[in-house]
Amino acid sequence: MPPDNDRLTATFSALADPTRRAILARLTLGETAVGKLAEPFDMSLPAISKHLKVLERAGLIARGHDAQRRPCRLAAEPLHEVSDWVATYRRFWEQRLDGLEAYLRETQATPPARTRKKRTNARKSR
Amino acid sequence: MPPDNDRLTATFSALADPTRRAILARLTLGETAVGKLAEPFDMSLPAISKHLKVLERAGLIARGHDAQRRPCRLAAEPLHEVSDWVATYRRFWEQRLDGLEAYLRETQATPPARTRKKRTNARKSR
DNA sequence: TTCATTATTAACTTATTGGTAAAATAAAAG
DNA sequence: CTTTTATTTTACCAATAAGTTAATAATGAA
Repeated sequence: MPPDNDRLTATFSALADPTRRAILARLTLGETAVGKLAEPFDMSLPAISKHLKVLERAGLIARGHDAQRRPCRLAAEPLHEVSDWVATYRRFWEQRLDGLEAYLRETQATPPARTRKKRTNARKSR
Repeated sequence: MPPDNDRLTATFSALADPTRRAILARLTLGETAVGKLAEPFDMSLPAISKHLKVLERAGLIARGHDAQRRPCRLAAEPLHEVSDWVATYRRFWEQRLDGLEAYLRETQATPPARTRKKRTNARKSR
């Protein structure tokens, strides 16, 4: 059972938003309070608070307590899982398309239709 | 300009679904027609068709033509970008929590409150 | 031409997401 | 106690996502 499907889903979902990725990037500079995290964004505090909740539920951040502040810090373990998952595809992007297969792929992303027939119906415009 | 924000967003969104990840996994075995791809899933053809469109728009698959079949194949380049993105966080999960900082983190996920004050209000249960 | 196969599009439903403004809560400070 | 600061919760809305069934399209075969 690799990483756990639901965990991966939660992680990818959390990462599928530029605001949340920017928050993670910011947290690489160190623990940061919500207000500070919010500053760079043209967005209300509650919106940021929601994003933080998503990140927290994905295990990508953890939060502390400091008076009325709730400092966030990066929790990178789920990214480790992403790294492992994506690594299983490495050979598919490293594979420097070479040989006949590469030739075929490059010259005919769509093969020129083996035995292409007449095409009786004109295609409707879309 | 790292990878491109929108591209990363599209990629992570596409990956944030277990059906789509399973489709990608299947495609590591080779080019496959839509019907074949659909078989393992308890889901209608149109649903799979939609998933494929999401993957295609994210650049994670490419499609050919073979008679009435539309064979799909893996296109891993966006995963390369994911790999690069996630690699920038590697030190945060490799950082084998050691020394005082690690001690603090492990024994007190929440620091015992520097100058913790009385705590006048009992916290409501949730 | 007609039929069978393969896949997509259309129309619709329901759930989730991302945002808002306003109210509530928590803790510190006056 | 009252006020200020920091953050979350609630209630709401619009847009998107994921699924369905029914209809349409494209191709090959009879």
